Amino acid sequence: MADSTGNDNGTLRQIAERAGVHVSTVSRVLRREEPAGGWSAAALRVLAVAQEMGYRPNLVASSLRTRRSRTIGLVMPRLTDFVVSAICQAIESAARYSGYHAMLTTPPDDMGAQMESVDYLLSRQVEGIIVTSLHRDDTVFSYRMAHLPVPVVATNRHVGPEIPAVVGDDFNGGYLATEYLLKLGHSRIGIVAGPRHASTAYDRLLGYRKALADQAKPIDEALIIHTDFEAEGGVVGTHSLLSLADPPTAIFAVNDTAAIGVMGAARQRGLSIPNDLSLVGYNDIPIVAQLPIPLTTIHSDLNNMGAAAVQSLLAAIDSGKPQAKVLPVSLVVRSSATAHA
Amino acid sequence: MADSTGNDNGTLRQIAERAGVHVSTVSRVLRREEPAGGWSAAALRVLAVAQEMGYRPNLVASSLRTRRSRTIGLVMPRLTDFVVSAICQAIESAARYSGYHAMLTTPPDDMGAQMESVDYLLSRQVEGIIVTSLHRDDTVFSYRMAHLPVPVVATNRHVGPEIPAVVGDDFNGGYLATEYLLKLGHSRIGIVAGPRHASTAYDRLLGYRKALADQAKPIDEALIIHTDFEAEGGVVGTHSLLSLADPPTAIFAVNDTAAIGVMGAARQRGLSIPNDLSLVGYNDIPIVAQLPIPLTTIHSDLNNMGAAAVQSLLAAIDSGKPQAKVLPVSLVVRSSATAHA
DNA sequence: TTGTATGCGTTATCAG
DNA sequence: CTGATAACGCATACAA
Repeated sequence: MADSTGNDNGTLRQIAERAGVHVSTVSRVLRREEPAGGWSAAALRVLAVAQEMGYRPNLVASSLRTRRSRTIGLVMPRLTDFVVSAICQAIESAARYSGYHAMLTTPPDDMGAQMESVDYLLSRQVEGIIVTSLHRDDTVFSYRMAHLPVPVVATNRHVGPEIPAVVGDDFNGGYLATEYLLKLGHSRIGIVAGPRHASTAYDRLLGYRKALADQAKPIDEALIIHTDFEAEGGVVGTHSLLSLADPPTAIFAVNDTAAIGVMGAARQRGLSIPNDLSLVGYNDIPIVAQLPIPLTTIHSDLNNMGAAAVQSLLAAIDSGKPQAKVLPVSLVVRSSATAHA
Repeated sequence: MADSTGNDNGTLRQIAERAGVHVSTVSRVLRREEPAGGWSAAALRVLAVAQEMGYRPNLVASSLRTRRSRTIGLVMPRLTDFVVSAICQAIESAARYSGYHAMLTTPPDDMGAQMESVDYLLSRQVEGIIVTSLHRDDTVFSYRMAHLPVPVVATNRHVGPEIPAVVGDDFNGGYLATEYLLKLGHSRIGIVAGPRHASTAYDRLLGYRKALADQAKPIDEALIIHTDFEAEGGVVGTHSLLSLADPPTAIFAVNDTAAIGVMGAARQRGLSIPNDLSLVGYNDIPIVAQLPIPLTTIHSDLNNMGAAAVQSLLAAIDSGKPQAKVLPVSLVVRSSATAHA
């Protein structure tokens, strides 16, 4: 092996030598479509030699020279969460469609680690960055993110207005879920509210509060349990809620995975869903439609979110300031929630 | 913005000018630990200027010069599958730990698209490649993959011996699952067998066959249904199985997501798990422990798999040929399978 | 320790 | 259309 970077399928120089032309000629020939008058004799030799050698352009060298990497950087902690990986895949696909490539990092979900990833991506000369896991409460990081030398788009979660965001309408989603449970006659509705630092969770909680307020229902802070986004968090949160003196008759879990945890906890307590406890989740990840008790949940279009984030970022790379966007969500009624007696 | 690649936090040259030294001095100072005798006056100026400018090294330029990218390429279709994203995250973390970075591509799960990703990664000068979605039946692609200019490690799925693989013991896993159902008294055991092209699915099926053969049970090919890995596949497969004249009393789904689909189909038919139908899954993804009916399944250590794949690849980058490895799996008994009357 | 010179592979500019 | 030349930012062998 010539070196560790595997560039032993030839260089422009080697092609030039074998084809008896100058390097610059090789470069031009390989980057052009066939001219109107057809390839010249020299060009044909170049093409043949390149083909025979299995030439692969060295994008590292080319980026250095052109000062364009055609690459966007992704900072996506919690990749094992379906929501995140679905957005990631959508971004990759949309970027590829536009002639870009995505460079992923999946650091731990704390801002220090995320900042390291950002620095790494910038060192790699990405032309823009998409972040999915901003923390609402970290103003220092937000400030730094808002003053990067390349455009930045937040997706999934957002922070302040300094960082343009492409997100789902979490407030409305939280409102819809809660309103639905209220309409079913529930008045004590617990919420497995996720972490405070995630705007997704936070905004859904705001929607919950608004829906209750709109119906002039009192808000019992004891019914609001902050957890993480994992199934285990749903389990723990549910046990807290159901241990209250006056437990809820319905639970809104701000994400589907936690909702599955709610199901687990209900089972452990011998409670049946939806008869003993109504449940609404959030995201409509594929499996929840197939659960033994199909989950009523809020649907968000993650593909669309990823694509819109890319579109906004690429536009900003060309022009300047990225466009923010809020995508609609909808309630999907299945069978995990039912009318309260 | 100076250019689209955001390198406007200075270059070695700019630092050199402001610090009144030569570029090479800057380069050396910034790459060295503080020497025994402490920094020289010039070095201190360099450090101060670099700090003040917020200098970020241009890794593209440095890779070109050193001919080392310290990057491994990942080809991982189906990133929204928990199994894949968990391996991805484990790889990223293990690579980082060893001073490497992972460059991810997540093309469609066909070999043409995967080959394009490989070419791209090679153009990006990766020092090695990890692939998670090889197809058993594509010998052309396997041949090309085995003759790349950089080391290749397969993980999750494997093909022939030409491509070293770090995989779970799928054969044994399939055997354990089937053996368990046999011990529970089931003799007609259906299998939602996944796609033929995936070695994971295929080997688990082989384990199933062996377990039946070891108990001198006949193998009814009608009980073997090939599907995809999605929940929906489990639904469809289960309906086929349960429509047989002599339907199975137990089902082994070769992955947990499909197993959830089995649950969905059972519900649609008014069948209760495990009373009317026993079920065993595969992978032990986190949510299945929290389902209303906790899933009995085969546990595989995905973190370990990713780490071992990286270890094998990095060793090969230094030495030559990657090491193959088969990781143990274990049966996790929960409540989705019970004794047959 | 520091400066000088050179080149990694590619592309852009300019002249012929 | 083609060739010569320089430069992208960085790292290293060598000389001082």
